[in-house]
Amino acid sequence: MIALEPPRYWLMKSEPADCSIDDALAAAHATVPWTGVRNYQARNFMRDAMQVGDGVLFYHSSCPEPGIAGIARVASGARADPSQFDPMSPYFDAKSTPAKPRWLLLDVQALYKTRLISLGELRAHPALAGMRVLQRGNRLSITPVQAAEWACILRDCVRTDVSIQ
DNA sequence: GCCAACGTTGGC
DNA sequence: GCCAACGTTGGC
Repeated sequence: MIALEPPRYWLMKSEPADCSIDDALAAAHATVPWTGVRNYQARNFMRDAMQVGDGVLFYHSSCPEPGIAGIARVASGARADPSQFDPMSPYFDAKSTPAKPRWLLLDVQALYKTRLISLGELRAHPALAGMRVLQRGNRLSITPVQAAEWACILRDCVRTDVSIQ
């Protein structure tokens, strides 16, 4: 007997100067490798919990208008992030080896762009008060999103004429 | 650019 | 294992 897992949802931060929702949509198959995660908690989410088809809130950070900018989905399992082996990369990690890679990435497929749902708007929504990304001092670049939070955001804030397959 | 908050490092 | 120092994140 196979237990039916509930759907999973995530919020993933990207600096738009680096990879915006437009950049992701313009990529081949609208899919980008989520490179550069250098935090163990975020890595463990990719390694242990995230699965193909999980919903993703594509969040723009470190920019003039931080907030949710699009909807995406997890498009692959986790694998070694090649940038950790590249001495020219800002994400280079001298202590990592191909035999025992320390850092992982997975593919994220952008589905559509939304209007910018700002941090302020998220904070103003009582149903979203528990969101990890809104908690004081939060720095995680990948955070789980509750099904109710996901539904609230898609219902209230986002166009609904396209759905995740 | 500031700075609060947090994660990591490394000496002990 | 403790913890101070340091580096990074990320909103403002």
